[in-house]
Amino acid sequence: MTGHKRLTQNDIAKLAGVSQATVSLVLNGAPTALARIPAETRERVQAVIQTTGYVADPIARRMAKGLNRILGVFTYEPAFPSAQADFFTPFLLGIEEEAQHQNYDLLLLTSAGVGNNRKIFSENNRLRIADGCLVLGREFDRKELARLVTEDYPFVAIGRRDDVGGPVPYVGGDYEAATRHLVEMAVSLGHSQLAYIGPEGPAESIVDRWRGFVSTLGEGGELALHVDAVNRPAGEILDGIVSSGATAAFFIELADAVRVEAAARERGLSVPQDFSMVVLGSHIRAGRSPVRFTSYDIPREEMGRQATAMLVNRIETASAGSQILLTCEPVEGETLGPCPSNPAKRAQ
Amino acid sequence: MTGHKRLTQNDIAKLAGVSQATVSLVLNGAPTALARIPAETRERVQAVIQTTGYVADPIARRMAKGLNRILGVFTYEPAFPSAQADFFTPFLLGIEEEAQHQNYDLLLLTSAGVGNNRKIFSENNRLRIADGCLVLGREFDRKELARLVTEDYPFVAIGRRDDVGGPVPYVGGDYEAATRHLVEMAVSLGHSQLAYIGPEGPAESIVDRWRGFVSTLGEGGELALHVDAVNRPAGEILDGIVSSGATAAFFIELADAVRVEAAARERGLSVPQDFSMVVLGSHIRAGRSPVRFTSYDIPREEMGRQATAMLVNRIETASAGSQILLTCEPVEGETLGPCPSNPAKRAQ
DNA sequence: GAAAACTGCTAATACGTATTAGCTGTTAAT
DNA sequence: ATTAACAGCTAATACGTATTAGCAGTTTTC
Repeated sequence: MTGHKRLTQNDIAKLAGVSQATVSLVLNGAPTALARIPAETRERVQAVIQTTGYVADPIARRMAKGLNRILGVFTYEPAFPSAQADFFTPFLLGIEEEAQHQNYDLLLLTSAGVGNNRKIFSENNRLRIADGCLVLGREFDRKELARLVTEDYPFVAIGRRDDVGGPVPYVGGDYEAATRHLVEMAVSLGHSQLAYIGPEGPAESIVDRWRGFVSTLGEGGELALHVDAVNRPAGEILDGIVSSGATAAFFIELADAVRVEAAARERGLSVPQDFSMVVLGSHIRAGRSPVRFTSYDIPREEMGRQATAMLVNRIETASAGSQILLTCEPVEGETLGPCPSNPAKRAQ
Repeated sequence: MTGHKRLTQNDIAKLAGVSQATVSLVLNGAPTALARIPAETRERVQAVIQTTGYVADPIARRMAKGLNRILGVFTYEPAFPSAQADFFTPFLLGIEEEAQHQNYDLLLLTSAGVGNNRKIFSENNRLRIADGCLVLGREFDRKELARLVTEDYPFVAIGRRDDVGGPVPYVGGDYEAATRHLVEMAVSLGHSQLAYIGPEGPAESIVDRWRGFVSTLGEGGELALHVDAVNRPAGEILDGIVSSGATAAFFIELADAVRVEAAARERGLSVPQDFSMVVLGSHIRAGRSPVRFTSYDIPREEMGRQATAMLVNRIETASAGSQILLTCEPVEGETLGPCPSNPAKRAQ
């Protein structure tokens, strides 16, 4: 079965009574070369191509020319499983859109890695199939990133990345500025005791939020509580907030915020009357919680689009790529209000 | 920039003091050939490969061997844009999972086509980059399908497809049986006047539902109403149902069902007390409506997995592929109840 | 009327790997 | 002592395209 007797340029050439080279030239010769092939011959070749339905083998094309019009997409976690789907889908949406626009195909590097541990440079690294690669994931392997940089492989990261022996080309969201903005808003609403609920891990996205958070402390606000373990019981976190005297709590994870809000409601506390809550980032799927949290919007689709465009530019002009941070617009929501006049009463 | 001085087997060969052929054999020679290379030499070559970080160029590999370990994924609509995302994501989830398991990468054929009109066989058809292809979409181009079949290109469709000059290998959901099951349930609950709200288009998925629906008519149930235009005003559809005397309405589109249920509620009618509603297929995103409709589950992930497995099998064994329909389990829901004893009263 | 320019093509080669046939030197069989 | 078998490699080629150098014949130039 599957007996592809694939047509080649040689077949076309014989049918048209020319050489393989002529067929190739007719298909995609430089204008100067084309000018030397009379219209009659060109039409004859084209006619054969039409009737046979010949299409050039992209693999052979890549062999000869070096380029492919394929963009690799490497995700450090599986892209689609539902837990991740909401995270990756908006990126992929933007990537696909821009790829289609630029007439590139996408190669999802899914096979790489042993077990669940995905690696870019695995034993059989398939990166080179693509002309370049987009890298995304919650947390990167810095050694791999460093290798991409030193090898000068054309790639673009989605999300800001620290230098690794050289600048990493990326398109990220400006979490630091957006976080700072929300803190300033809280302070201007009278809050001076702030809580930060989230980890301090090494990931850039976490670092940026923390930086944005602490950068304005001292100018009216101060840190009353820092819970760095996520997924603690909601009641415990709530207790911490209340007893610390914090009047505004900043959450890294929407999930934590949802749970704490529910716990507060259960205790008869209401947000933002009794205390304010802010989520540092987009609600990935807002529909799940009825509460519209004050937060900021991460322009994931746009990140995907711009990263793709940057990558294509890197490939086509052999340039080095740059570093772009996109603004994350604040989302007003309904969980940030003025500082309660008598916060102590909350404890009753 | 991007000065890849890509390592080749020739470089490795020189460094190890052997020939290019030996390097290739060390990497993936048949056992019989490998047996003739002493461990010492193999280790020497492996060592060079290790230290240099050489990886074979998959393109050249494909050139020489004909296979790639890449599966193409062709979608007739963009896969990710949010309207489609909920439709395609479960399929892709299954596909990605199985692809990773079988150690294949996925090539998303996004570039093909002119404007929004995607085509498999466009002027520069990139299908051949992959070893085979999965084809998905709400509606297929039968001519393209026929061409895939006659060219004996290894592909598998997701969703049942009619023969097109030959059997089409597919993994689909058994909508016909699942629909029949729901109709039988309604009949056994005393319903005899049934409404069908949905188109009759040429798409197989629509045909199958309609077949399942009509196949049991006459044996206790009969068609009281058939609204074939979708997206009509909900009130109008509701009027039709009520005035036709139908006591159970079957919907192709969840969206229509949601709207009609809302309209009914507004008029003081309740489901399933006043009339029953059934949706023929999975709620793609159940969360949006509070009502849990009686329907059946389309095992999209499993379809993706099995289609991928079938495709890999087709590729690796050069077999022809088969046709598989997966069972769609009924979802009980809360919108199918006994036939109201005095349906006329509903009109009041 | 010889050189130059141009026209219409083709031969040859590169791309990087897989694979087969086969070469050279050694050991085993008869 | 000759042949046969085998060990340890390598040369050569195929895969399908893109591209450059250049050939043979015709036309232009001065």
